Amino acid sequence: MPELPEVETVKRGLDKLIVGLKVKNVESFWPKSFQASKNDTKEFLVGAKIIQIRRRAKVLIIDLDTKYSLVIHLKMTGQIVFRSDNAVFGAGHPNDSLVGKLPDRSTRVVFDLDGAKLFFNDQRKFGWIKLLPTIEIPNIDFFKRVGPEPLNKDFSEKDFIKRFERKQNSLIKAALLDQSVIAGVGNIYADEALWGAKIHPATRVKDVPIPRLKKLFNEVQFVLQLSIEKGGSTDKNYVDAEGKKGSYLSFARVFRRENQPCPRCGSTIEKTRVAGRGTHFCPKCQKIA
DNA sequence: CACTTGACCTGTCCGC
DNA sequence: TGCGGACAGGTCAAGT
Repeated sequence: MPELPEVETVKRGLDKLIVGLKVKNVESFWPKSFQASKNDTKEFLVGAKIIQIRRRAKVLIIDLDTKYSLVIHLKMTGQIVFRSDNAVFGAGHPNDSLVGKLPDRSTRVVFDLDGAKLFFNDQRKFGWIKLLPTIEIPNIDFFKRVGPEPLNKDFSEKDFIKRFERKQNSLIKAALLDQSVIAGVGNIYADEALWGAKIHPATRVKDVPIPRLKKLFNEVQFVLQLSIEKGGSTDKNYVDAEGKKGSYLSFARVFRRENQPCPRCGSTIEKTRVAGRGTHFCPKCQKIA
């Protein structure tokens, strides 16, 4: 699910909804979904105040005033949904939330925020929330390896090209998906950006001419930025912090558009498998090299 | 080292 | 209607 734009959208929602609230209690229904010792939970979570929300790569970080943080990875199907205790749901009271009454059968963790609740729903149970000392976060393996944020102002075209230098023999799509090259791109935006740059997903990095790599830099930034503006991509599961869908997929050029005409040349978009992932591309305007 | 496969899980869809 | 298999936005470990 959630790639950079989706996690960023959740982050912005939580900025408005939960900063300043106190955690009154937490309840977990699946061990891997919430990883924290009983003692840490009691000492550093219950009673703590939420002071700040951050995002790095596809990871969400909720900083508490106890020098601890909730570190969250939504993986494929995770949702973080805020709901006031007095919100009315169910028959006769529809709203525009994609999720209905909570908790539901995908709810793995519930945080009681004293008058509201934060639900961690995760159909496939791949996602997780860890309670960690804030200062330890940069030391976890993933953050030690992860590449730069592609939307940071100081991330240049030159930096982008340099990040691919050590991946010359990889397929370009595999390199884009590799979080140690650059952070935040997943299967949707890899396909979309490669279409924009007119690069076949199975091209070896070394066979991509530098001007195309420069184009790819622009396209990565473009699709991520556009998707943030559209509130991310909702295929099935993804919702923002208020339970609402994102609309990027109605703007997608190739992703989930197999057998439809390419918006640029009219050829039929194909779906194949590259780097172990379902891959959409236009066979006419995305030639190898 | 690069690449593939399997694992982690549940749910849905498609063909028989 | 039931059943088996493939597949789904991500990462990590192990094998080739």
